[in-house]
Amino acid sequence: MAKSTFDLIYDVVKQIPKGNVATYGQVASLAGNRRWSRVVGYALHANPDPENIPCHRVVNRLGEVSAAFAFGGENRQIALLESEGVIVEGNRVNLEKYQWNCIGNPDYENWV
DNA sequence: CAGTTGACGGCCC
DNA sequence: GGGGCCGCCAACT
Repeated sequence: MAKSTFDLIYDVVKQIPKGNVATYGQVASLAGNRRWSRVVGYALHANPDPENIPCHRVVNRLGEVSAAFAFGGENRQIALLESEGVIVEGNRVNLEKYQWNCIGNPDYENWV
């Protein structure tokens, strides 16, 4: 089917473990190119499978949730994150503690 | 049909 | 060290 860039991004996002979050740059990097950050944002915007694509687990580089979220309300995303064990401060999460253990972490080997 | 923007990030100067 | 420009894909106008 369609080996589109979106497909790669979705694959990465779907791999985000519960209780953890990933950044656009991280997903873009894992998808193949770090400059796809924009594509990542749009890919989540399309979100053809919200059930398998937890876009709420994807935050920007600052760890803040997108203000333009439209899945029933921005609070909806925060509620989902907290429900998974991620503490959200205002509209921001502790990237140092909840960012996906991928880059800068030896545990990454356990993921690849 | 064509052009531009869009949930952003990284790299360059 | 700081600021600015560029990069990709798809959808919307």
